Amino acid sequence: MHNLLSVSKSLADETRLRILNLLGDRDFCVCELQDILQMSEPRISRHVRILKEAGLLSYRKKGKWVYYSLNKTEGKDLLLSYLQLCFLKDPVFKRDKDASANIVVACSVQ
Amino acid sequence: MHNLLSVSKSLADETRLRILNLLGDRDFCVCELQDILQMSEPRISRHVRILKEAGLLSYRKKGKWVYYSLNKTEGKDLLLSYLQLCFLKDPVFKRDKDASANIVVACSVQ
DNA sequence: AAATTATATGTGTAAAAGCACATATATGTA
DNA sequence: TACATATATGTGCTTTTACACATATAATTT
Repeated sequence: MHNLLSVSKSLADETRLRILNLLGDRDFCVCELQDILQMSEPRISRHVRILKEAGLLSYRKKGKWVYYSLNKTEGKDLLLSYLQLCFLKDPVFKRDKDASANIVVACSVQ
Repeated sequence: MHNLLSVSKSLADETRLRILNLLGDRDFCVCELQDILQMSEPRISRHVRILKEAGLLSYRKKGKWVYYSLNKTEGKDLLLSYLQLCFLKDPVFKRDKDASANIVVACSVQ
């Protein structure tokens, strides 16, 4: 119960859904998400933490950066597929993906 | 976005997950849910309302009673399947189903 | 080593959500 | 019609959540 509940709660926020949408394509570090979503760094950082603690995200450290990615293990395929379909239907998510294609931030030029 | 968000938010509560678990089997009216979950009537009523407004439930009126059921339309199959799997893994949900098999309330004897 | 960049977290505050209790509404029954 | 039952909602209160801003930590660069 606790696990399902923490997953459910982690999805109950617009910012976190937008982060999951972006991570469907590839990994992102916090500063990239910050740039794409135009939000403060602590805000992104906390939301990422909630998704990570719900078991939805993995991460790898590379230098100063921490890259987060979708954690597809543990039979969450059905859930992720559902989200994927929802993401496709909504312009907010589409715009975020467009923005993600154009970002030029410190970490992307390494 | 709003639709996905309201669905996500509607899932972010233990009581509502328990209600969805029960409705996976058959329809229930509010007083039956009240009896199974051992919660106050206004509490059940409000949670059901949230699920209904998120588009997850349908209802039919029969005399004094309002029977709520899972609304499986609109491509929520993937989501419902995911929840189903989670429900199977947790003893809280299993106990609720057991309790639902034994209820004897006014509306069930009609 | 000092400065810079990336990320995480402490803290106070405001908004949202959940609850109990009271009350309203709707339907059926005596 | 009066009463009982089922459901819905108003209201005040408490808990939870999200946020901004400040600060801490960690790695990198000069």
